[in-house]
Amino acid sequence: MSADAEPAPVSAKPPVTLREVAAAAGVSVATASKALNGQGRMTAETRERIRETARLLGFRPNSLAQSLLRKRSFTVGLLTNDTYGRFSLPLMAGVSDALVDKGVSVFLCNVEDDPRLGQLHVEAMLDKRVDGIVATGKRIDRHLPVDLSNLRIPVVYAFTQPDPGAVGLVSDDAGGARLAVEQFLRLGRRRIAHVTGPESFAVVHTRAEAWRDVLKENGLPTAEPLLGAWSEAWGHDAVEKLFGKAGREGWPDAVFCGNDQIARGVIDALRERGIRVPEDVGVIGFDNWEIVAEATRPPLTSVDMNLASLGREAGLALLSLVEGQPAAPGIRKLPCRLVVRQSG
Amino acid sequence: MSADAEPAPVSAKPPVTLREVAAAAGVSVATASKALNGQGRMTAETRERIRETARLLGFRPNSLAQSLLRKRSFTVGLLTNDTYGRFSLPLMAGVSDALVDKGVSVFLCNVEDDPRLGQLHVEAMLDKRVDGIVATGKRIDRHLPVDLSNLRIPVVYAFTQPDPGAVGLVSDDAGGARLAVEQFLRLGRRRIAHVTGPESFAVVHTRAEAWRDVLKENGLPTAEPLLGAWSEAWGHDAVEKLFGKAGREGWPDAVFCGNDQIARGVIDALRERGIRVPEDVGVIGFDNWEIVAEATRPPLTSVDMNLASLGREAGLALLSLVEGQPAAPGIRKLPCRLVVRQSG
DNA sequence: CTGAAAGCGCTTACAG
DNA sequence: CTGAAAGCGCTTACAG
Repeated sequence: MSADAEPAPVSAKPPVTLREVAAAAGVSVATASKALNGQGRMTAETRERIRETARLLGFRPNSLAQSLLRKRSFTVGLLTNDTYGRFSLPLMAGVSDALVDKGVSVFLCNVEDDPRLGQLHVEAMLDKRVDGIVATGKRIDRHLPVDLSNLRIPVVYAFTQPDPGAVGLVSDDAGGARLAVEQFLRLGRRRIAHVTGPESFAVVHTRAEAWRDVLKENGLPTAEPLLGAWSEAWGHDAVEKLFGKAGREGWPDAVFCGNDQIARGVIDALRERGIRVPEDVGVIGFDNWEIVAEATRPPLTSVDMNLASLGREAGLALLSLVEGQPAAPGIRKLPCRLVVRQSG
Repeated sequence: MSADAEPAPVSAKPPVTLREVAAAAGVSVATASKALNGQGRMTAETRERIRETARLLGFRPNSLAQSLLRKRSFTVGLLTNDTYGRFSLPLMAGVSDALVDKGVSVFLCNVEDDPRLGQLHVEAMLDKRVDGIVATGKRIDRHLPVDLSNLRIPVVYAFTQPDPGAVGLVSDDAGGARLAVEQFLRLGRRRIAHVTGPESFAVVHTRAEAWRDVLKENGLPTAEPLLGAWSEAWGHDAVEKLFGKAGREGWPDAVFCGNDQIARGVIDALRERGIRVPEDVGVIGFDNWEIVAEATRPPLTSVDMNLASLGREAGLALLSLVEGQPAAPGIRKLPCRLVVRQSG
């Protein structure tokens, strides 16, 4: 054991450098570098001795210096405008989880809907020489308030509107809607209504179309979807519309809802009318927002967009772009899954 | 305009270096550096010419190179184990927002409750030479699954259990509870019950104690708080206990709930019993989880822990530690605020 | 098998 | 007023 060896990294001391390791092992920095990186040729003993010395000294290479040489920082930027929403959380966790094992760290960039913030963050990322950027949002039909189309680094879009020619990942909303409607059919439901969000959302149309397609394919009568707000209150109002006037025979026997909040409102309103879920009417939501789905009485069956997987895929897609693998541009749709609880 | 000047940063081209700026401006790199940093002495024209050249070339200094010299990376790590929860979101946004304007970027580190992940992320942060770390969690009486007590960089704890001798920021839960109870008193309520979470949470005791203190201070009768789960279902059960047996005179005229989900359950259960909120009974929640509070019928009055401010303060506290300002160790409590809606 | 040299992109004393 | 030199901590041809 060399006299230079420190017991353990002590607070406030600067980190151990390669130079110190080399000195302690009695070799040059070049040799030390090669020993630790498994490069070059040297006796097994030399290599082992250097490694042991490094271990003893608690040496960890300065990533900043490595990045400067390697032209890669092993960092990526994660842009989002959904810092108070619930969609970005699993998405961000997915991105981070996919990358941490590859030694890649993720910068969190909250851009809200503010172009100034967007600009600020993008410049910070570029200055810090991130290897790439994942752009994330709270809806797939809106752009972030930044232009990422002419950066010199790869960009992957996840759950937000991609630039033309870019790589984008979104959930397969049509597929998710099919899962819900087909579950109803399997349960013998035949008059399946659809209560969903505002017209201005692309997913409202995608899901409604899939709902109608499945009904048609099965020779069932279709109707207009009921559009409104993404809220419990709209769920209540929709029940009034659907179950208010007609005789019992005219009622739907199932309601496919555009999100879990609407579904929650629908279920509460049905209960207040003495209509039983799922005995009289089945209800399925969208988003699988667990804390809501599980508190609903009865617990809510819901379509899950697999956002954590989406994030993970986005992270991996970015990584392969960074590593120079060509990726087919365009939007890739990832499957949803149905989480069956008790409401439908 | 020099012949070397490029129109705009084009994709795939490597970034412009200081060397290129210097060449284009006909000076040495040293002079160029000083011109851009406002250092050294030179004619105003020289400085201006260099700056103009840099602007034209779209020069942005390589932050990695700067960090290597300055011994500061202008990055910090943000550890959290609450990636699927709702507490960390405003907290993280607050940290990020406070720092982006100072040129400091934030690494997102999702450690779940997994020591391996914790270790992995802390090592990545250290390797990347972050200037400091903010540790964040989902409850203030639990440690993250990592030991941050002997790092050579400053650490600030926000909404998670700090190490002894460290700087920690938490919400003032006792103060928050007082706000709720005092609001009830102001409204003339006198029999104020408390329905809250499980015994294992420190905040359950803190809030219950404050609730009881305010009652005592006002000469009102106190009782035992009702402990249960942090769920709507427990809210329902608690209403059964409070309003089930006794005659109307024995009923509380107000219920202070430990979180918004419990409050939601309480309000729903009261409605189902035909007890009016707020006419017959006032209800106040905790957390001000807007999407729940606003959907409750009537909309829920709730205590807000100001988590975004907490995050902001944590970011700023870390920054001053990084800059060498001494900070008093110990736990700093930040005030809550009451958001009055209609339930109490 | 090992080391001296050059260099990543920048900054900062120090000369002139 | 401006530039040459040294250096941050590392890696990678290139000699020997």
